[in-house]
Amino acid sequence: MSDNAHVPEKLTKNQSLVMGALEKASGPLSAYTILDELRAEGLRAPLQVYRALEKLVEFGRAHRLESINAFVACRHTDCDGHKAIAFMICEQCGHVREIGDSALAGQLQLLAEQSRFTMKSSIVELRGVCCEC
Amino acid sequence: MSDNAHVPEKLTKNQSLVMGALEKASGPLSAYTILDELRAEGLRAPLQVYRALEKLVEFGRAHRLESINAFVACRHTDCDGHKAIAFMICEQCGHVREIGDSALAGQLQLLAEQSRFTMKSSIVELRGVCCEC
DNA sequence: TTAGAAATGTTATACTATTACAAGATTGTT
DNA sequence: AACAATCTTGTAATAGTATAACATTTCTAA
Repeated sequence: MSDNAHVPEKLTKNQSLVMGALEKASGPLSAYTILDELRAEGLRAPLQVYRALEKLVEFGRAHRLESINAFVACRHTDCDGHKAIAFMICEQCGHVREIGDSALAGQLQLLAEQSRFTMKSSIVELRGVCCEC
Repeated sequence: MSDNAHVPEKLTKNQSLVMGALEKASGPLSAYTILDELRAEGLRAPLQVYRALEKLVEFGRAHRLESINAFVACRHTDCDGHKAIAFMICEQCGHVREIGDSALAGQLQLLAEQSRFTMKSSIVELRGVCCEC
């Protein structure tokens, strides 16, 4: 929703490690799972992971799933900032699908305006069962 | 979104205590804040609060705000189950506004159907600044 | 080169949530 | 009334998630 901060072309060492772990994963990962996977690469403390995650989310390279305290790599193909992102989280298999939708963004913006609320970002997470399950 | 479970007319002792704390509060409360407030009434352990909260959420009497790990009493006047609930969370003052909207529910249902996703419940939280701030 | 900013390393701690087990209360039957 | 099934409670221990504080290093732009 917001693209204020400048996004560096190159990630730092820890950011790269964490981004790699997220991209390699088939589903969402918790910060501590990431840490465990990266101990072999030298990471030792939660904060190293949390700091990297914070930046990655800021850059739009990763997302945080609030309802499950986990993180995923951004799978967005056409992330133009005019779309709200909705996550569909399968409660059976844990699979997460990320959808960017501009109609949804408009809907949320409308709701916010009706309440004179200045929306900075939106969180949309649908819980249910995916088509595979 | 789901109204399967039957809602008892009377709350149990701990449920009443927790519901009272939520209703008295002007904003969202964390489980541990609720616990601290209710120590005077005899509550001693987090689980007593979490169990009550679980039921209250199930009954639709309270909501959980996923993005801030906190709970609020339901302020819904016309909760008919055909509406999605959106929360607007002010990052300045902490105020939370709850809005039920059927157009939003339709939008989310549409998105889910397009992905052949069976939606059980939805989480919509807008972060920003309220009209007071 | 040097000052400021950003990133890192480390320890400790705070905050959030659940597991496991025992006991008491409620409800609906025989 | 007695019984079983179910729900609620109490308690202790532990698991899981996240940040504060401080020291140090690396990067970057003037």
